[in-house]
This record gives sequence, structure tokens and C-alpha cells, in this order.
Amino acid sequence: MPVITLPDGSQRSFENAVTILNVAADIGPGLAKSTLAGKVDDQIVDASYLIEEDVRLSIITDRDPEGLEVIRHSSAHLLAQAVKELFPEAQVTIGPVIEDGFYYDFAFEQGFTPENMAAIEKKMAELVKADFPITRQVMERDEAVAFFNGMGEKYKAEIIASIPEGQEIGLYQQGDFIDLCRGPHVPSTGKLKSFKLMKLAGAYWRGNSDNEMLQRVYGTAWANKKDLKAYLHRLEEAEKRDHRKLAKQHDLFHMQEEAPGMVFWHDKGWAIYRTVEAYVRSVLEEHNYQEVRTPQLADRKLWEKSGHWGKFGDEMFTTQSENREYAVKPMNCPCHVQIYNHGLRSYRDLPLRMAEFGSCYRNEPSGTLHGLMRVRGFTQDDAHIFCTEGQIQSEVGEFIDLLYKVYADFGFDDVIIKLSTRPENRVGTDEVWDKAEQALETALDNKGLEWELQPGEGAFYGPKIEFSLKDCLGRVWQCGTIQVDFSMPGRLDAHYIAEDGSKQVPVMLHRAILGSLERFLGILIENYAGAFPSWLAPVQAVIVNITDKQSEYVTNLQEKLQKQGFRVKSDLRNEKIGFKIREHTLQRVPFLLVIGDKEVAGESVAVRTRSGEDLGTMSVEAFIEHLDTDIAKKGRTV
RNA sequence: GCUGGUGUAGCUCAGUUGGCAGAGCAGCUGAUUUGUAAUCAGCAGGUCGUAGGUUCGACUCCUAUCACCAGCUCCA
Repeated sequence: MPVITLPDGSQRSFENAVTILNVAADIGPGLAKSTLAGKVDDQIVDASYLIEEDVRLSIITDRDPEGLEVIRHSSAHLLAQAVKELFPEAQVTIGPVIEDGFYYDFAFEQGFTPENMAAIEKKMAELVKADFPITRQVMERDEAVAFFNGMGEKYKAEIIASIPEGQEIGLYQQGDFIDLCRGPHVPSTGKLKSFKLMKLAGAYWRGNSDNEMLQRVYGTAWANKKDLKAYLHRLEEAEKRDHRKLAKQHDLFHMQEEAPGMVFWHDKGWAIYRTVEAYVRSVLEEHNYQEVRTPQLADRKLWEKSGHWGKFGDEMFTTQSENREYAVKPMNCPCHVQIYNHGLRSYRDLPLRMAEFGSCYRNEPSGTLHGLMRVRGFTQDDAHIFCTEGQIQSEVGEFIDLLYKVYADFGFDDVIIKLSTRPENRVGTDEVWDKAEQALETALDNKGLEWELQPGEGAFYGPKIEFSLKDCLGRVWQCGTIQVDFSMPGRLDAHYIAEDGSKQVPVMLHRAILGSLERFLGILIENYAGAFPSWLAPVQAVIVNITDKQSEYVTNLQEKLQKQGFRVKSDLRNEKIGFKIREHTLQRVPFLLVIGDKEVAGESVAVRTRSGEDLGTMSVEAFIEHLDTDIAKKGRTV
């Protein structure tokens, strides 16, 4: 005689065991109709789940986040059912829920075409209309393996075979389609109404590139048509912020076939780049970094000694001259050690912070190139801190503070932090790794930051913290990093004389705040959708005349502002004022200074912002003050 | 690198069954001297990514290749 406690604290008791659907029906027919699943003592289960004891229960409908998750999960199954009906020879594998949707991987030799996708989507709609009940049954593991093998579903059988022995296997059936699944699912296919197949892609079986490639179908699914439409609209809006699109519209940079993965910066894009670089340089000076410059090419022997050749040789560009083989530098660290090694270092010199806007080239696989985000030629705001083991903790702490200050200046506060720890293949003793990992972890925790652990993802020489930002479509790109390195200083013979006169090997911290300037600019462009705050804007103001009569005043004013260091252009074209305003507003110039006879007479400017706001007529000095204040704010939102 | 898709004017995109390569915007020329998001008229603009092939004839069909796009793998 179960007593069921509902979220509002009310209780219902039943004579016999009841399903969640029964309880919902007992509360009201409307609720029963919209019931998708239930949460029994914090565990999400099917609506058909039989309650036999006293429990706490929440009914889950499409209004609950958990309900949406169930919808997406069931949508993946619906997709699989549709595929199996249209292409019986395709084998099912896995179909998880992801952000905003789901996907399902199929083993299907001939591959799907876009036309197939349309047919599959149509079939899914038919299956929804048929409203098949979705039922759960349980099998023993070995029985389930035999069952799926019997159907020719060898991938499913393989998945089940990897589940620990003796465990029960949950199977879900809808129509003739049966799939292994931990569930839960919606009660029937008719509950799935707002979905859309989005894209088709290859994906390796079990995420391993040594395995065969499966066909992955991505879809999105929502509680209702309105949410689906809103999502598609959101996607469209996000795509308008794509930095590659904005680069064309705002004439920032371009790339072309002859130099894949390399950037041709146009003057407006380069103006932003230069501002960013100058800003970072000033920050480095404030924080006692020395700036250096090292060669683009170095003899292969250096890279062999540093370990790069052995591990990353495939991704290095090489060239030769007079029987010597050179490699274009993919990283700056070996070169920085060469500067460190020039002369005898004392413990008094440590920590020694050596920075470079290091121009690097890496021959990245063609399929990984992506606008400014993943390129072959890039510049890092790289630095290496040579220090003692005892200094690691404070150096890492200081770096994190610095990074957050810089990110805030650029208007970023949503930073994704990951800590990657010791991989299987590594150098150094466990004690040293313990210390290094502990140092990074403690530094993060001391700042009260939230971070995700990535076990085994560290570099072979030491653990690392990654700081990532998202692009317009929510894709995550690593920007900043700090890595502890116990290996390279020793390999490259770096030493210092300790307090007791002994010769010691320093620890090296690899660190970058922005990461690659190219990638960071890509993120910046998308973050601001091309409307840069005035400290970054390639053109901070455009002066426009109403008629030819004001040309001289405009030219003089432009010169005056340029002399004060502002990036100012004038537009003297014989066009109507509305036309000019439209053009410069679309170019997202922060301020437009309109000059007519009145302004000439009053030695003033009429100021209009790119958002269409009219700041009125003011003296030139007042505008300069306004612009100065705006620039000083940088990208900070508070 | 792998799977799928896409490549036509500076940009955004049409181009039927294989039969003379199109539009809008931008550009140029002229008129217009204009007060806060598009003034009007005219003129130009192309080896249809590249290389082969099929065909009387290829932007269109086939093969290869390069680049780009989405995803996977990778990312020191």
C-alpha cells in the first residue's frame, strides 16, 4: 500500500502498486496526458515504472528540464527506428543526448545522402503519427548479447558484452524496433513532435580513429514547435556573428588557397591586432616580464634535443640549405631556453619571466583548419617562467590573477577552466607530479574557481591548466594555459646556482594568456559581432560633412584628432548624409561626427553613436573627453 | 588525416533535360550639394576552383586534385 509524497508535500496512498502514469491520472487527466516520465526518490524513470513502496515522486512533463532530456533521448531512438525501417542493413550503435539535441551513430557502409535525411525525417513523422507505445523489458546480459547478435547488430552486442556480467540489460521496444537502452523514454512515439535532423557527419566507432567510421546523424528536439523555431532562429543569429563572415563585411582579413591556414591581415584587422598586442605588451611590462625575440628557423638538431622532433615531427615544416635541415619553429620554448642558457644564472635571477610574441607554424591536418580559430601560422603571447619548485605555487597564482584581469578588459567573464593531469607516457617521478598537480589544483581552489578535471590529458612533461572561451556557436576554444615543465630545462641543459652553491635545474612554466592572437581575435570578433568597443575599434570615429562647404573644417578636425592618437577617418563623398550614416553604422564605427554649417560656425561636432543614439552637439574638446573616457573603459562591462 | 557537402562577377546568390553565363549590391562615368540607416541615370564587370575525360556541343555528366564548410580524430 504505497504512500506517495508529491513535490508540494501532499500525499496520496494507493491500495496496490501503481505506475507513475496511474498516479498522474489520479491527479488529473490533463497531467496524465502530458506525463513523459517520473522522478522517484531523485531517480528518473519511465512513466510505466511500477511504484510498490512509499516514495517521493515528481511527475515529469515537457515543462521540466528532465522532460526535455527524455524527449531528446527518445528522439534519438525514433531516428534509429526510422533508419532501420528505411535501411534494414544499417546497424545501430549509440544515440546520446547532447546540448540542444541528440545524435545517433549508424554503421552503414554506403553512407547516407542528404536526400536520405529528408526521407528519414519524413519516416520519423510517420512513426510519431502511428503513436507506438514504448515499452521496457529486461534481459540477462548473455541472453541480450545472443539476441542482438541474432539480429546482426554486432555493435550493440559488443556494447552489451562490455557491460559487467550478471547485470540486467534494459531493452526498449517501439513497433518492431528494439534497442538496448538505460532509458527512460517517453510513453509513446506520439509525444515527440518538435524535432529536426540537422546534419550528417562521420564519427569513429568508440571515438578511436583506428576504428571504422560510422555515420552520425545530428538532430535537435524541443518540447514544442515554438521552442524549436526559437532555437533555429538563435542558430541563424549566431551564424551572423561568424568571424569569417564579419571579416568579409568589415574588411578585416582574408585567407586564400595558396596559403591554407594562414592569415592575410588587412589594415582594419591589423589595427585591432596591433591594439591587442600593444595592450599585452604593457601588461607584461607591468608584471616584470622581459620581452625577447627568437629565430623562425632552427637546425633540426635543436628540435631533436628538445624532444619536439620525436613527438611532433610530422607537424613541423622543414627546409634545407647547404646540407643542413632546418625546421620552422612550432613552439618558442627551446629558443627561450637558449637565451636563458646564455650566461650563468643565479637563484637570485629567479623567477625569470621571458616573453615573446612568438610566431609559430604547425602543419595541422587539413581537416582541422577553421578560420582564425585553428590555423597553421599564428602568434602566441607566449612566455616561460624559469623558477624553483618552491616558486611554482605563487607564480601560478599570480598568473591566474593576471589572466582574469586581462580577460575582464576584453569583456570575457565566462571562462572554462580545465586541469589536465599526468598521462600514461610521462617523464618525472610521481613525487614531482604530485607536487606539480597539487600546486595547480591549490592555485585554482585558492581563487575559488570552478574547474573540470581531465585525468591523463596533461603534457608528457607536466600537468596544465587550460582556460577556454566559446565562439558564436558555443564551440569551446582553448586560449590561455599554464603548464608546469620538469623535463625540458634538463634536456636543454638549463641550470642555476643555488644558495648553497650547488648547480640546480630550474622548473619551467609555459604560459599564455590569449593563446594565439589569431584565435583570440576570432573569439573577439564573434563576441562583439564586429561592434568593437572603442579601445579596439579599427576606426573610432568617422567625420562626415553635409556639403562640400564643410570639407576644410572636417579635414582639419580629422588631423587634430589623429594627432591626439585617435583612429579617425573622414567621409567627404558627395552623398546624402543618410547614406553615409547608414554605411558607417553598418561598419559599426563607434562614433559619427556630423558637420554642417552650424557645427563649423560653433566649432563643434554633432555626435551620433552606432546604436543610433544622438549625443547632441558638443565642443570638440568635450567629444575628445567623451572618447577618452570610453576608450579607458576598455571592454569591461562593470 | 577520415566521412559528407560546397566551389559561378569584388560581395550575396540565380542558372531548366547538356544548346549564346544572369540579378541585386559594390565599382566606374555623369547629374544632384543634400541635416542623421540606401538620390537618379548610364557604363563596365566572368578561363563557372584547377587538370583531365565523355560529347557535335559541358557551368551542367564522369575521374582526379586543391580549397572551403559541418562533424569526427588530433591540437606540444
